[in-house]
Amino acid sequence: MTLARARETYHHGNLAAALLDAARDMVRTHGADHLSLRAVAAVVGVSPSAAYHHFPDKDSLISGVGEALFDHLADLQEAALTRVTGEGPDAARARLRALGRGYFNWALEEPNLFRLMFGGYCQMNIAAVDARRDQSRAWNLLKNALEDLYRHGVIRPSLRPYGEILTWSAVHGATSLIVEGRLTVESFETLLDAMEISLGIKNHE
Amino acid sequence: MTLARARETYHHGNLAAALLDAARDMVRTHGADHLSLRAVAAVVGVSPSAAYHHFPDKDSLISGVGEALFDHLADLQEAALTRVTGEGPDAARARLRALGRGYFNWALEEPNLFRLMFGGYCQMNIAAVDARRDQSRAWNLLKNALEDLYRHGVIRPSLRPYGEILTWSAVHGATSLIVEGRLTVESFETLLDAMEISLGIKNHE
DNA sequence: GGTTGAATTGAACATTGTCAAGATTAGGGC
DNA sequence: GCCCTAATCTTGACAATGTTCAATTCAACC
Repeated sequence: MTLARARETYHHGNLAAALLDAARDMVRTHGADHLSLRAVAAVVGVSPSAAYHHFPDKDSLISGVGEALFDHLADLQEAALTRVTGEGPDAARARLRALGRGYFNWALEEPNLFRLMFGGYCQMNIAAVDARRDQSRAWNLLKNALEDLYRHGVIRPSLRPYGEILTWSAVHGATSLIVEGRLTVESFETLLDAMEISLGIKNHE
Repeated sequence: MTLARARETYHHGNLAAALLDAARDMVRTHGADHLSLRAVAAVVGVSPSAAYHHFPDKDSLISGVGEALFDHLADLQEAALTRVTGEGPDAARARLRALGRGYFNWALEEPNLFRLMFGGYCQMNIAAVDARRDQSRAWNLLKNALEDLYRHGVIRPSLRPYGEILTWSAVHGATSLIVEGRLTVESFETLLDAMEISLGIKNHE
């Protein structure tokens, strides 16, 4: 992630980014509620009021952290895709699985950040445009993966044009429920198997 | 919902329930974060410290509100089911749709309560047993609805035993993403159509 | 090199969660 | 009936929080 260099001058230089970084780290460990603006400022080495020249209030800071995370998640998804080589239908199928797996694994590793992104903390008013762009970056990865599967005839075409919505909803829903402890599953891979079946992908054996 | 009668004696009588009710009402309008324990106590007409004889801390109060909501949601689901009469495959299919529709509509009417339930506020330590029971009450409704569809041969049997998990995940995921503004859909009914297709239910025309 | 304006501080305010000590009362045993 | 115990609620207090505003510091431009 980004790194915010320490303080040596009176003017920090990039306080906004430093505050966002520190806030993200504190949310990761303590959760989005229980985040203290004063504690964030203290970590950065700045007075509490300094934050108000970069964010109108605490909620906006939290919101900014969340929006930045969408970019980070898209990076992870892209990286996961590059690890799957090949061009055939099997590769396309593996790419879709890699997207779902990456989404789930990251959420389980960083439940507090996942909650921040999808728990109603991001108001999408500040930098809503960037958020939309970041979001559609991950969205396009999913769309392209599904497009490949349609093209190879691996997925039931009757699902068009709801394939993206369906897959994202199913993966996000299962991830969210499992992260919050409302649902338990012996292995996420078998759940991915079931999702593939519902998409019309026949089970390999 | 439950009603908490006003104060006339020194001892309130059922402060715990009254606090839960007031807290739920305040969460509904102001959100789970931004909930003030003192404000809740003031609404009930009691001193702030009185709450600490019924809940160890503020988070536990919030958690209690959330757990109670699972019971409420199960009530709504049950009521939605009774409005669908008949026993044939069409009725079974309509019952599953009613469950999904009810889930979604309630979440859109009460986004703050929905977030409270599934946004990491409920720790499931207090009254975890009751929570499990309430949760499985709604769960059993879903399970029975799917069982009917299996029995009538309307749903692809290859989805067993992941039908419940898949449908709950998909409905919950779509609901959550739409509530948080991450996903937009022209109509939830067409999304339900797509979900039915993925379950193997052929489109009526 | 002096000035403008942005960045940061300091002190202050109201509000918050939480606790310890004291007041109040309900319920049970005589 | 009464007393005693324990549960319930209040009072007062404390530290920490979000936020504001005047005052201070500094970087950059004329």
